[in-house]
Amino acid sequence: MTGMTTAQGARARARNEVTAAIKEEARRQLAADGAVKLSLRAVARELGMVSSALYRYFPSRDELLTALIIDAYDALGAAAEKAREDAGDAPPAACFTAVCEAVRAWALAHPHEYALIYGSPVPGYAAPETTIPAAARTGMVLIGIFRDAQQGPGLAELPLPDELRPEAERLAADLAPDLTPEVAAALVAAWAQLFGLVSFELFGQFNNVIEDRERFFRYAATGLAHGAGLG
Amino acid sequence: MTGMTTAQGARARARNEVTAAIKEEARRQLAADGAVKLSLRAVARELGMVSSALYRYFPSRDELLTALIIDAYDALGAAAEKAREDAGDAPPAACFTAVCEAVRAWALAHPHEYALIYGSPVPGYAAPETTIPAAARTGMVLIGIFRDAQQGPGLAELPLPDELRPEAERLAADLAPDLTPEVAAALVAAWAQLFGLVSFELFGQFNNVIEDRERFFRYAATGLAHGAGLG
DNA sequence: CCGTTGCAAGAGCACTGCTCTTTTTTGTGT
DNA sequence: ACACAAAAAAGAGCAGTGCTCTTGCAACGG
Repeated sequence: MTGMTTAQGARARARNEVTAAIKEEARRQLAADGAVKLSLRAVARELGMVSSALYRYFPSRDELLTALIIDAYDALGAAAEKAREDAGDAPPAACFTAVCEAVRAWALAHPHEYALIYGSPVPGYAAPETTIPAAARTGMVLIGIFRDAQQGPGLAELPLPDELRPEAERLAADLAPDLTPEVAAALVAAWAQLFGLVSFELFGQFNNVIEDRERFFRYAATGLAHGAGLG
Repeated sequence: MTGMTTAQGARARARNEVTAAIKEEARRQLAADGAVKLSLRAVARELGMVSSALYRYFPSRDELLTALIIDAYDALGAAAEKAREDAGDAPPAACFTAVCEAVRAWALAHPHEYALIYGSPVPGYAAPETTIPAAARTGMVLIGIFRDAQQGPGLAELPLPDELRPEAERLAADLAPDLTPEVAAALVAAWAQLFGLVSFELFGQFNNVIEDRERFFRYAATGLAHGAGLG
């Protein structure tokens, strides 16, 4: 308990470096071949260590995947945040579509990472609590846009069926207390629908259907914004 | 080349029975543990045969999965068609939401089958042409609803940006020549967004966000219908 | 300077998909 | 009825997987 900080620091530094190298190589393999093909043994092989040594750093393949999931959520969140910043104080609808485009662009650039977080979850694998904050980042960006819109004049009246009011109120309270229930509900719906558009494009459902994906997405995102009361 | 039809018939019957049994057991395992855990050896074991014998019926695991994919598309398509029929000549918006609910219900009842067709595709696996007709069934139901709506008075004017007009015209020509480009574009967008809603619920993105999934979905589906010009 | 602790390595288990070879069954044409 | 070719099943085997357990080694700390 005395001066062991440097000692621990030495060990810990090495440990962190190896951990980072493992994650890096794993991400490389993920990007190349997808999550199902990610193999601990292959990662170890590439790093010149034996497979069992890897278990000192990640207790299981799932834990390694979890680390990659968090990174992916963070990367997507960062991309969304950057798009929001770049949009500055443009009209809310423009901010919204800008963030949508950023999400799509990130997904197209990192298809396997996208599939890891928004594709079918691995059965028997429940995303641990640790992923929640990273996963929330993108949603937070959208919430911010609607928060701003609510203050300005750019937000249309939104219908909210009586039967959904309690849920929408709970939702608003949980998500962002300064949003009206109407806005909160519309926001969540738009959020899910946005990822429907991206997933369909990425997972091949638009093959032989949509040619001009770029323009179609812009059109659909605009519709999304409109449906959620923006613009 | 003479009367070998009966001979082939006898062999073929046995063959079909075994093929069906394999698919049945595979579907059982798929429903139980998901696609990644589906194992040829386990299927063979359960059927009391040795694993290599299975390759006489399905040349690879992927081919078996393809068969299950087609079945899943067909089952979902059938569910959608049934919902459409049950809705009869209700207003288009009601028909639309009814089909949406049917899609969601089927997905909730068959999560792994849903994940197989609308989740992340297995990398390196390209859905062969054979899946296309089955995959189109659900889309056809939606197209039918909009076709009907276009004849009645229940279809609102839809905006279509100039830049998307060529694509929308091509889309309408490919998909359903009797739909206007405006309707075709809106339809495809709604289609993708519908599956975004279902996937988010099924893949756990609504955990800790939406409680009352039932009502929220109804609300969102209504919004989808409205956004596509219905009601 | 010696002991604890952290790490690496090796061997091994129970699996997987898939291939190749050998044996058995089976439906039939003569 | 029987011999024969085609189809099916079985077996062995290869290369790979996640994961565990034991053993050796090296570095750090009192």
